[in-house]
Amino acid sequence: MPTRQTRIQRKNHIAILDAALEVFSLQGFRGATLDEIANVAQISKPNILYYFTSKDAIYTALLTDLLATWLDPLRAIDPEGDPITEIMTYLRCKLDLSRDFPRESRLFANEIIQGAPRLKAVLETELKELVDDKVKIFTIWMNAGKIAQMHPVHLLFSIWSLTQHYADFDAQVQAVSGPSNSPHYADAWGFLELLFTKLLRP
Amino acid sequence: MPTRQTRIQRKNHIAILDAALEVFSLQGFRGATLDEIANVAQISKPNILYYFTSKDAIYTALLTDLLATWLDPLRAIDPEGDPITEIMTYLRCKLDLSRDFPRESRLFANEIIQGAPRLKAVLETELKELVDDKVKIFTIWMNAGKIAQMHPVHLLFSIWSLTQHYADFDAQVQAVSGPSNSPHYADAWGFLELLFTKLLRP
DNA sequence: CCTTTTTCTGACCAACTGGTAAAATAGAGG
DNA sequence: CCTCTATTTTACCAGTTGGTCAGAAAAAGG
Repeated sequence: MPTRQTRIQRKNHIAILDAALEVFSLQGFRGATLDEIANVAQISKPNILYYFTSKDAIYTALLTDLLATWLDPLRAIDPEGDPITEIMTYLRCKLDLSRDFPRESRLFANEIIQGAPRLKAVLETELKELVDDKVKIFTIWMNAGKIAQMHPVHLLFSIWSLTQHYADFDAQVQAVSGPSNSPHYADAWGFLELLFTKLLRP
Repeated sequence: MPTRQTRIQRKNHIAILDAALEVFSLQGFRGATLDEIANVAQISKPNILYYFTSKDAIYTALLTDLLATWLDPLRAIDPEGDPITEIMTYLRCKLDLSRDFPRESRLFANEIIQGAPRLKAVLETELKELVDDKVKIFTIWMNAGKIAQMHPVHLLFSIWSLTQHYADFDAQVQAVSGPSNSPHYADAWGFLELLFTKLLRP
């Protein structure tokens, strides 16, 4: 029974989750502290624990929210659509997510690097099923000669790694190619479009 | 004056750095604890601080060692060599590093995700110079029609992200495509070879 | 205005953190 | 065997950590 929340509850929930995202995405679960989250959120530590039962609960809430956003574009790949368009749209969508939600991307990256202790179960069921489903579609497209023949799972890996790289390794990207905000992403899109056009063409 | 180390010093240095790599690569700097490193290394905490002045010193030692190993293959790209062969060799080398030294890859990833607080300076000087140098070579190759025209910096990014992905996101790779050790890498190589062959061909 | 519920705070706690000091032990050289 | 140095341990410390609790302060409801 999720009773309607009050205005204050909504405001503080959002403030806490936003601050927690900031801190967790930079420090990982163990490296983050409630004190720092409290600082960023401008809410006292006991008050944070009034809204969430524990540090763990905040982290889990963030991860759960995140996973949906992350997988939706993959779900959207339509077996009836034009193969190249479908894949390029997914690619574009993932790159936009990296640009617009870099903290979410880093939070996810931190969790996976650390062995995905809290996500392993979901990845092995929900994500795996989804991937299996899309892999089947890719395979059909390949056999029909709509896209080039290749290992379909690694095609997915390549989309994930190439797009998330710009959010997760932003510090390196900026160190190498100068500190600007969006030009990277314009160039990145140009490059990725070329790459996948060549890769997918049968 | 680095005087010759005793047998015991060598042994303990190695044990400590190895344990620290294990822990830091999974938890990041802040998330790691000396107690856990001590546990893994089977050496008491004060004894660890007899060999290294601080937690920070261990971490910095690891990062410094790492950077050299990481950049050597990039340095090895030869402007006189055959363009496609040179790039494919670099790609292969980076993939092998991911397979053989996943902890080092994750340590680096953790540092960068956290904003590269201790590496930023080196990245902006040493790495940037090296990248600028290689970018020039790539550009010459492109203008000579030896490889296809593309954004040379993003070509490098793509090599880095595609290869490191298999080490850094191993938990996800295994969750999706089953827990085996090497088959992933054989498939990965097949896929990447195809991808870059198509991408680089003028 | 008063009551009831929600929100918030200050004081506190036990466990853990990185790090220190001194003394105990082990090794090497003679 | 003795001496000197290198190594290791025990006991400890001050600061931080996630979390609790009783009560204060606001809001909300009437």
